[in-house]
Amino acid sequence: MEFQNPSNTIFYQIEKAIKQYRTMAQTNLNKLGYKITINQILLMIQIDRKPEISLVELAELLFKDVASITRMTELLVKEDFVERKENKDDRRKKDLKITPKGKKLLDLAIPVILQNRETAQKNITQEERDTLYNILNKIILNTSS
Amino acid sequence: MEFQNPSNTIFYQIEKAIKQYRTMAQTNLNKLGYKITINQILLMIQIDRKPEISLVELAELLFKDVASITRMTELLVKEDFVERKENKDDRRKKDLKITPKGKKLLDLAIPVILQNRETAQKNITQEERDTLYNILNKIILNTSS
DNA sequence: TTAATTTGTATGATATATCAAATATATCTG
DNA sequence: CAGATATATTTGATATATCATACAAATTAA
Repeated sequence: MEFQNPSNTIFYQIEKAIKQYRTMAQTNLNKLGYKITINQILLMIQIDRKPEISLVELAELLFKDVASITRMTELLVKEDFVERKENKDDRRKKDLKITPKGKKLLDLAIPVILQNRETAQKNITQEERDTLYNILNKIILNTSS
Repeated sequence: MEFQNPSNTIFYQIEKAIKQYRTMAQTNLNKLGYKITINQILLMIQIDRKPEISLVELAELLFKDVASITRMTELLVKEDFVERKENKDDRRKKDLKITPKGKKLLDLAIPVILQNRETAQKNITQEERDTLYNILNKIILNTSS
């Protein structure tokens, strides 16, 4: 079992691809002139779809720690993109809601995100996407505790 | 152009795979009983191979910001895994060197990293690895500025 | 050789990642 | 119902990510 230079492993390639994709996506999002991150938009999209979603569920969906989600929503609240109030059925929970200002931002940002995905997937066939999905799924299975 | 729930995109799958891989890798590394991260080990591996490497080159190799590399090496120096001294040819540069303590750690950590890669790639053929590599490469090309 | 530019590193500010612990409320069990 | 356990969120500590800026040394250009 030889030590492979990281740059020759598939993990390096995965990291490189996702890193570049994130950079490209953020660069394009920045052109809207808002001070907002891709992850914040993805968070807002989930909130918009399901305002009673819990921070725990958000964390799972976005592959983040609950603590991160807490702080991210705090910032979104501070920026008036999201408002937060107690859930009346479960007083531990906080209902999140996209504000009109947040909605306006989302309407601008979602097309940018869609375009980013298009750009990144140029010249990649559906068959290749399926293959990629399946191989990655093997890694996911192999590494699930 | 429909908005795809993130969980149906290849990007989501890529994020999930790399995230789980990182978690698994870090969990196994932790069993050594050191307070060290996978990224710190990868950094040390590069330093060990090429002690005159610059922080800029390290940042490129590891897909990180130079500021991150600076702070990571600071910690490694503080923990006595790495030592740092001025380069005599270029006084802007700092030569980095793995200490005996760092070398001992590396000898333990490298096999763990190799095993992690094996584990994650179980049941993935060389052909699949090549396919994965090529598809990811398309993404890399599509997203390069 | 001086002046301008580039390069290598460091630092500051802010956000996010990760783990642990705290707190409040809900739910379960006897 | 009371106590134990589980769940939802928050907070603290520390590391890393990102961007901007600063500074020294090296290199280039006039």
